[in-house]
Amino acid sequence: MTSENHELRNAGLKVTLPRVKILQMLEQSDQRHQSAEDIYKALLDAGEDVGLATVYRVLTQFEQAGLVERHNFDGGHSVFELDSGEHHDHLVCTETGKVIEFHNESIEALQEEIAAEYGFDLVDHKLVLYGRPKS
Amino acid sequence: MTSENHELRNAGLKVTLPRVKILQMLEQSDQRHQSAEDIYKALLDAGEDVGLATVYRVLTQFEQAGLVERHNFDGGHSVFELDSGEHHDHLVCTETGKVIEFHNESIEALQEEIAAEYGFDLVDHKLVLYGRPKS
DNA sequence: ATGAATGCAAAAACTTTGCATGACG
DNA sequence: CGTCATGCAAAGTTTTTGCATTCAT
Repeated sequence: MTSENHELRNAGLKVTLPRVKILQMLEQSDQRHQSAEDIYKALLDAGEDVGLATVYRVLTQFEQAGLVERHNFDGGHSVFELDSGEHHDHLVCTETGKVIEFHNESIEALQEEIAAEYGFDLVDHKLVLYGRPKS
Repeated sequence: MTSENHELRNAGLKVTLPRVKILQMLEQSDQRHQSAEDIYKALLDAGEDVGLATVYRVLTQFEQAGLVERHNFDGGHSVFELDSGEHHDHLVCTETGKVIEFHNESIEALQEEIAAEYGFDLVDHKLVLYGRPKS
């Protein structure tokens, strides 16, 4: 329980009940990728009384603090995942929607090169592969 | 002028004024990536009387017909671009929002390899680089 | 005590839909 | 002419914001 408190303090965030609970939801869920609504519902199910607006505010703060990453996958809403510190990209199964995380140094390096070619410093990138299981 | 008509007919779409005008907007604009709102405003500026809802409906039809691609870049709204047939990825300037298109065979090949590693056939992918102009 | 965080509700931004009218083939 | 497309306005979604209250330090 104190581990969350330290994470929050280190991020410069006051330790409040909503923030602790939301962080726990992100850590405990078997779903690594959750929408604000997902987290909100999970909190309600757990008997916590937190507003949806607060979930959005807290997730945005977490993102700015580098605790979580926000992804804009396909349709409309954002999903959030704990920032493990290790960068990775995503492979999404077109059949099941399952998300696999991977990391490939060659691809990372190539991206830097391409950005440089066009006169840019790479600050971020999003790579999502969509694949069908080989039969 | 008839080229648009043929494109529409080939896509199985009735040739209507809004559809022709929207297609022209996509072809003529120097902005290859435009939001529905962008196109709507451009039409109004051009004195065309088209509803925003129609712009959305037509763009969705164009997408389904393979005439345009829809992208969900960071920042809420969708942008559309004519489908040139040649696959490319995007480099977005974090300062100006400007979008640069690029294609890199090595990255394409690596993606195939990675998908295969995890037992998948690559069906599609989205790669977006975010870069800050080198000073 | 004091300033920040929260909850609620209202608003904002983006997109879709229902329905009566009008246009294409 | 029949049907499909359009415009308008209203409703849906997702996310943000204003404000009075509560909470952390």
